[in-house]
Amino acid sequence: MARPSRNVDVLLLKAGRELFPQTGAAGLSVRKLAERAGVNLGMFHYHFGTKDEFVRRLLQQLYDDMFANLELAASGGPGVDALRAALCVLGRFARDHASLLRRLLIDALAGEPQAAAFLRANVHRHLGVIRRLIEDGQREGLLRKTAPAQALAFVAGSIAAPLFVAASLRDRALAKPGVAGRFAKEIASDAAIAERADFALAGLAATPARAAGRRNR
Amino acid sequence: MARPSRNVDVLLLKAGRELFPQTGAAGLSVRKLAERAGVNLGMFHYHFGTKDEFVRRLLQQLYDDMFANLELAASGGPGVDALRAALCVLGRFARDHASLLRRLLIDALAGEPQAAAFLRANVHRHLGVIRRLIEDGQREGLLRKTAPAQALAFVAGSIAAPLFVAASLRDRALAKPGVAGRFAKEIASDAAIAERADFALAGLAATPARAAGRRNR
DNA sequence: CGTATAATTAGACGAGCGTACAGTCAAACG
DNA sequence: CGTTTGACTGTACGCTCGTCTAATTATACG
Repeated sequence: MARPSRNVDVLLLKAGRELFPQTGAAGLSVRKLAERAGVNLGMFHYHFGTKDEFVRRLLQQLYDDMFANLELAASGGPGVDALRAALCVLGRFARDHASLLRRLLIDALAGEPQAAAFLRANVHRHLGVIRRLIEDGQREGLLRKTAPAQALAFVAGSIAAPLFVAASLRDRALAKPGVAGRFAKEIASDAAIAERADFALAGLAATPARAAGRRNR
Repeated sequence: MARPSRNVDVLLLKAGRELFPQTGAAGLSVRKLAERAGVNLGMFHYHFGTKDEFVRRLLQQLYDDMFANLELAASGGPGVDALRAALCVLGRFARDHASLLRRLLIDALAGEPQAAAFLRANVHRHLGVIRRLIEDGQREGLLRKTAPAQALAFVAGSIAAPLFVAASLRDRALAKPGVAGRFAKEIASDAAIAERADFALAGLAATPARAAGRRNR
């Protein structure tokens, strides 16, 4: 056809992932995005049309990556093993994109339309997988019968919330650097995430303190 | 002296109190503030100099009102009565300025420097009063001996959090108007606030389920 | 009355923003 | 080869933003 593409759209989205956590959607500047990506301003309009469309694709890309992994984990293994794996996927995802996700939540709280619309459109899809796994576990008698929404809130909060706190500490130096770094490392490692998934499963287990957990440690 | 003042600064601050909850500090526009106040744009610079100074005075005014009432309540009556009164003052304040306070918290979460600086500078002063009352109650044996920070988090959360939720519902029509309106009314009345103050005191009472509460119902 | 003075007005400045568009370049194809 | 085509560039438009200044108004005082 014509000139070879440098995949400028990919570069811009990468810059977006880097800048969005600092500013939120409203604070993003297409000029700064282009500058960060080392790309001409005009390319922005060429590839994305409008800033809204860029933000939409930025968020969607983030989410689709996660969702593919989540479904993969959710379909593997029987019983609560799939749930454990799915929780680990969620945990690692929350860790790897904690700054971006935290800003997304803040945007939504603040009433930013893009963020609110995105969460409305996608969160159900994603929580639905976890909910289904929990209900499977309850049906098999491995998990206590609690209200699904309650169980959902519990596992989501127990897995993800610590990572947002860790990201807060790391990003904004609310604590002394050393302390924040150590804390973040302690609660953000793959092992720590897996451990929290076990905690959560134990908390939901049919027979308290025994049951579902401790299978693959 | 000269021309009579229309107290334009007061009008602008009033407009600020109305617009700040919708936009946060970053989203405030001095032009829209002036328009809302029915005032010439130039008056903004004449009375406040910069937007930052305006926001500073807006937040400080809000806080000073509350603090005066809080100290008054805290100094009246012995024992836990003063604590109960102070909690009611906090509750009514959180209700009457819930939208503004919620946005202030969101701004702080988002890293907005003005909001963060304001909270850093003032929250200790204000929580200090409650903390002192709690420690008094513990010293007199009327309140259980918990870590002060823990007790503080408990009472602050139990009094204020429901009001932020109510404000959210009211402001953004997250639920059907009827439902949200009824809910907000149920948890935002003076009586409901006083009841939650009693709940909180009972939760901290030295002898569970009896003690500190139920005095003035 | 006339003047000093504080309050108020209208307008302009430069900067940043999102967006748009005419032109340039290099590879692909007949 | 020449032309087509898609990727890329430079620049400009119109808007809103925070800030600032010179001129105007209306009051109070000597």
